[in-house]
Amino acid sequence: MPLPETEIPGRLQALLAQRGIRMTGPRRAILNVIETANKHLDASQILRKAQKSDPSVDRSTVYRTLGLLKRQGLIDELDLMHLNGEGHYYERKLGRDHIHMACLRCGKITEFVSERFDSLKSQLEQECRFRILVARLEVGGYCTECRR
Amino acid sequence: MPLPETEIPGRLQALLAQRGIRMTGPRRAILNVIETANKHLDASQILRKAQKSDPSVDRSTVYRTLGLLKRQGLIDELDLMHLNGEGHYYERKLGRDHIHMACLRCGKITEFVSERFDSLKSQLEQECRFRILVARLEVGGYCTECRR
DNA sequence: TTTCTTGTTGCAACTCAGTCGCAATACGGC
DNA sequence: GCCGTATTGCGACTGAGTTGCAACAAGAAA
Repeated sequence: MPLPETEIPGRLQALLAQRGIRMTGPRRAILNVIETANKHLDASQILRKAQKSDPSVDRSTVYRTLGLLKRQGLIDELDLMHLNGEGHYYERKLGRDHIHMACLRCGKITEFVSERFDSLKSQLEQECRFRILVARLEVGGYCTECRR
Repeated sequence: MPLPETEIPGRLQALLAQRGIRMTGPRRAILNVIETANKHLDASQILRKAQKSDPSVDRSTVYRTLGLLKRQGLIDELDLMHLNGEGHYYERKLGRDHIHMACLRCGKITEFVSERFDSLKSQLEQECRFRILVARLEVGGYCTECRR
């Protein structure tokens, strides 16, 4: 059950404008990379791709922009079970929260949406009286092909 | 619903011995710190505490031992939503998996065990045919006192 | 269009977690 | 007690992420 979500190009830009946040060249380049990504990217991959449309973009600007987007609740930060080092991966926050399953053998990442996940979150909100802002469920193990 | 699990002191040591893993002074000191911890500790806190019983323990030994315990499935590695920097926290793996809720305002960590979490994991195992080795659910938001 | 304020940027230097190669050491089976 | 081998401390290193600062540019207002 992979996510078939689609995203209007320039949507992130519009959302930021709408919130009165200033738009700049480097920022546009970075947002564009995140919106058009077809897999999970880490900060240095985002930097490299952003530099293709604006070579002057600096590493620190990437981190600052990612921080902004996190604070605005527009992207999620993932570990993906540290399959490749200690860094973080980012993805556009769209629709329902989903689960990330990382295969520890082949490295494949599978996404999954589940009613039961939503129900679990409601339970936390209600029984624990906890106001959820971010929920991250990551699972490590062996995927269908690798479980043998 | 905090975890009322208790741990026999020296249990980690026994488990490692049982698996034919060599026991050493530094290793004993580190295991002891992890077993007697009453909160989530990061690597540098574990180092400092371990050095109280064996001052020669080195940082790299702590990391190597944590790696060993992770590989043996005896501890879990947590981010706790990066409340304090980028480091990781460790805890003895006991009984059922539980959820960590981190309050982004006061920093309190709440643990929670839920039938629904177990049921969600079974779903992943069955419907996705994914063999789960580790499952980590971390939630960030506001706790009862801070949600206002 | 020009001016001005204020948020943003690139740069360079830094911090901090975690890793690694190596020679010295010590565990624990014999 | 001896010996092979796993483990250790050390020091140097890597790579992610942060920060202070002076230069710059977005965009509102004149």
